[in-house]
Amino acid sequence: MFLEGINTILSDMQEIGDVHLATEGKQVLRLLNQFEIDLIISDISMPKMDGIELLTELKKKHSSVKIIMLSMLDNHRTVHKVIQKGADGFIPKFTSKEELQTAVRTVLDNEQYFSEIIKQRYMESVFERKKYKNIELSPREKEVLNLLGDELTSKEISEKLFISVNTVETHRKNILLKTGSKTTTGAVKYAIESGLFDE
Amino acid sequence: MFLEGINTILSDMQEIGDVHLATEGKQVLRLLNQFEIDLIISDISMPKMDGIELLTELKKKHSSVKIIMLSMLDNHRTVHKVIQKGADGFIPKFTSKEELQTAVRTVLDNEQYFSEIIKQRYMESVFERKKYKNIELSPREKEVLNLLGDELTSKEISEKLFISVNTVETHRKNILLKTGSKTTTGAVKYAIESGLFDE
DNA sequence: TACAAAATCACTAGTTTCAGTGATAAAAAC
DNA sequence: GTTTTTATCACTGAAACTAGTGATTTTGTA
Repeated sequence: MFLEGINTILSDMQEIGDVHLATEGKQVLRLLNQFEIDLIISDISMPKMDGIELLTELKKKHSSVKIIMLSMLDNHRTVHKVIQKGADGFIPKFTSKEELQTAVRTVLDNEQYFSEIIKQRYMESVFERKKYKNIELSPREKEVLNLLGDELTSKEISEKLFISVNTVETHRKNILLKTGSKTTTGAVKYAIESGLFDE
Repeated sequence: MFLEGINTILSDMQEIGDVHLATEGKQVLRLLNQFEIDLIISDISMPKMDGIELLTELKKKHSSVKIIMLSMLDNHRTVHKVIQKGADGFIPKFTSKEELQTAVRTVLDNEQYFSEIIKQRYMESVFERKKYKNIELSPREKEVLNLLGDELTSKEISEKLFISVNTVETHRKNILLKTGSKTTTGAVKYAIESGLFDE
């Protein structure tokens, strides 16, 4: 399995001592109480407590422990969150053995390590939003998101824009998809934090 | 009625020409197309389209028209919104004849007029939140609001904090009440904009 | 120790959102 | 002038949220 692969890669490195494996966020927290942990390498998507939650928890209660996040490059929102929450490293899930080792060494050396592709993705999100429209919101979607921020319901928005409620809901779904949010609240928060609203 | 009172007060002023009365936001928009309007004095709470919506609409499509908002001093959120949306003036609903006249003259003179009590309320909201706990969120409420911003549902929050879902929902209700929001999205937006989250 | 604020829990009912699927027409880009 | 994006609409069912009411227990503080 995937975990085993990482285990093997880490075992190759002399500077690495014990390695513990976990399949859920909660399990990681338990391990933290049992052992002296220096570094955590975590996937974003996990059952029970996902990587973002784990990261949040960690930076609050075990702020000295380093954490490197792994993820598919699904969307801006995720990248944004991980960086904002203060991860020490962030690399794509299917990277080379070498990059993983470099990341581990760098982070253990008290520096941050972000994969080139991650940095690029983040920059797109912050500065070059317009170029990458596939991930970006259309004008109509922004309009809808703004109104959602003003506390209007789908019905109210549909009346205001003279379109069907179904259309508004479709826009909402696309907004959630593009921003990588589960809730409207999250999408609006993302929009504010990433400056989507000030255009 | 209340409208008549204002009408009388305005009629006392030589610099005021015609006065039109409206009972809904939509009606105000219609009047704007029929007459040359310099100034609007609007209540926050109105049927069909409330004062905030009217304000938003106005600043978008009739940006030269001045607007003075009237409201009960219900909560921070409202004050915050009105200021952010760019009202030209803001006074409490039951103020003196003199203050209303001063406000009108000031705004017609291209300046802003905010009642002392309004300014004070706003300052509380921005700088002195802790002192006025009656309007402020309790630590637990802030915690819940933060988790809501992280896209957790009531159920998830209840599991995370080891409390009942009912309790979480009560916190949510109180948060909406205190922030003057109708939706969680609005409350989170308010929290971000007013700096509630950075503490 | 009282008084007040904060935190807790419960139940109902109506509304809204979210997720999943599928589809068409207009506009923009290539 | 064809492909892609954007905007539009529809339907279903489950999950989640909002509103209204009422109440008890902790905790903090005057």
